[in-house]
Amino acid sequence: MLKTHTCGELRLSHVGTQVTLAGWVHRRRDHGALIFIDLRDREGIVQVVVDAEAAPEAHKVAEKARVEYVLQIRGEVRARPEGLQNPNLPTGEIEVAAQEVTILNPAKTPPFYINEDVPVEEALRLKYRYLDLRRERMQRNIILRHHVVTAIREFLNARGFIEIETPLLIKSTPEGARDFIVPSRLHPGKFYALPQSPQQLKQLLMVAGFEKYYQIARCLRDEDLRADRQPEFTQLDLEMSFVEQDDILALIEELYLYLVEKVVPHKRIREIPFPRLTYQEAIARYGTDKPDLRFGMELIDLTDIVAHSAFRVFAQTAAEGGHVKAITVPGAAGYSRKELDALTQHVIPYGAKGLLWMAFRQEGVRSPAAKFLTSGEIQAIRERTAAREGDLVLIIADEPTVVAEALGHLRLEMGQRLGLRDPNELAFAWVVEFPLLEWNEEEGRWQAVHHPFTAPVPEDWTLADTDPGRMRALAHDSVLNGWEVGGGSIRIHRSDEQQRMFQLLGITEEQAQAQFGHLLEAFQYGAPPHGGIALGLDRLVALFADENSIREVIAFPKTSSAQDLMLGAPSPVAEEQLRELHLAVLSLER
RNA sequence: GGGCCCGUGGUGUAGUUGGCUAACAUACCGGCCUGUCAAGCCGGAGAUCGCGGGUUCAAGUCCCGUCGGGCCCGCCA
Repeated sequence: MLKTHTCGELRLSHVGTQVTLAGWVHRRRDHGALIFIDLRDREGIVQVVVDAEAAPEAHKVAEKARVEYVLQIRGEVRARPEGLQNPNLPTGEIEVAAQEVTILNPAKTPPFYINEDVPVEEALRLKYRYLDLRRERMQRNIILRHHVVTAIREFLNARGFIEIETPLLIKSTPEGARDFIVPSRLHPGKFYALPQSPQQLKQLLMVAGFEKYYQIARCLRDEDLRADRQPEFTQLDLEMSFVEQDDILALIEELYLYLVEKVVPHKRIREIPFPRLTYQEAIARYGTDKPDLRFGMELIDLTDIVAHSAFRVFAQTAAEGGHVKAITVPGAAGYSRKELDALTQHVIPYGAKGLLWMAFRQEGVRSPAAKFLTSGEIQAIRERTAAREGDLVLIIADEPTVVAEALGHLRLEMGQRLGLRDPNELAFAWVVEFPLLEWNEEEGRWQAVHHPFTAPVPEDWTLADTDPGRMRALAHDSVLNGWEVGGGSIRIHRSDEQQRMFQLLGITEEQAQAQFGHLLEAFQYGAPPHGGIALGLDRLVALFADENSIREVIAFPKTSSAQDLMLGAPSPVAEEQLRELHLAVLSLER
């Protein structure tokens, strides 16, 4: 080894020890005959003193050193003189008196600050990701991610789970996200697909009798990106045989408690056991199936109060089967007209036509709708919304889905403004009883809300012919602070039921055989009842790391246009490469 | 596919009712300096204002297009 100790580990107890260190120049302070070098390695920073009198050769080398040079330093640990300790550094009570300084490798001036946590344009960070990753924030995040994965393995291994790898080159399926496909050289005109998740494979591992499986699995989906979505991402994928939904939820709940204790012990969990909401409840109370439960400000239904109001927007919405719902924002009655108008911008993107407000001030109610509402109606609204003096009630009247989405997002915005979304609070929750199917307008058929292998609540099979939209799924989503961090279900394990499901989804028997024949056949050889879940590792780590984007917890992420700015991917390939793959690129339109 | 925001020395920003010889901080280079820790002091170099076109006597600033980044809608079983 080129070093005997790490920079970060040295303490008073090492005083008098001869050490050899190796690392990067974090900062250099040149006082002429005395040079201070803050030497950094993964474990921390230590001050090295190079004295021209005591070590003239070393001093000559240190004069040439610059930020991010890679140095090896031989010297002795000594206590810092009284009054010269640095309380901001864990190693601040000691320093290393250099006897020999070696430049292992010089460095160009970096394109941005590595020794300071200051904002840098993200494109530049991504082009020089290897330098960005050298910065403290990214080191912390990537190491945190490692700790999460380690703890997951510890926890599951101790409970009899077996980690099994599944292939990356699999078969394209029609349902779900757009596949990334890989051409086959050996089979002209045929393609593999990269897995959107190991879903079918892990179910087949249950048929194989492994009973408890997990995998830290890479998943790939060719869809547009978001702050919380990358084309490749990582899931903790998990499946168990002979379990009911409660068993899965209980296990994962325990896993979360273990992770928080091991990895982010400074964070508080808001409620244990985790609250469970049905999908219906979540939509009704929070306007979303991934509610942020760190604060209340729930959606309140006013439809019945204003159904026969003289205020036409209300009456008409109610008559057409729409909803009139509100949130109460404490202490916001003083918002100016301009501020109130600006709030509209937070609901327009979700299809709302407008936002109505009622400010309960000392001098009385202020609202654009006040003159159309009776004092009885205003009183009823105030009671229902529990608005006190100084509170602002924000109302949206529209189709139920628009009201839910718009008001749900407005709730998050107002919660943010009021400082109710504390990153050190973890509000885990379960959302259960999702609808099994939803109607796809464009294709004119039912499609699976979760995926086509999800089992319905058994008694709901009777609705299959009459009212499929009302069938409930044995599905569960794991929600944390307003993010969907996981989802799973009890699966169908009988061939006849799986076939019935494909039928419901408008998949012909031939298609089902061609696409899913392996699964249908496997289910005929004694498939155990089974179920599982997959957790979005990137999202979970981002929440643990207080980051708003999963790019901050992925070593080499892609931009929102799905490019790797460091590697320059995607890129063209040689004509010969295409020929081998039996591919031709259609002329690029522009 | 659509909407919004951003792009100015290496980096982060200011300059956007058109008048600029483009400003500030920091980094960088040189000099001085034996106790600093965001070291300090003195000096210096460094920007065709993302790119292309247009309007104008005059464009960093206005218009059109384009490229790159970000956020969102659609999309994401």
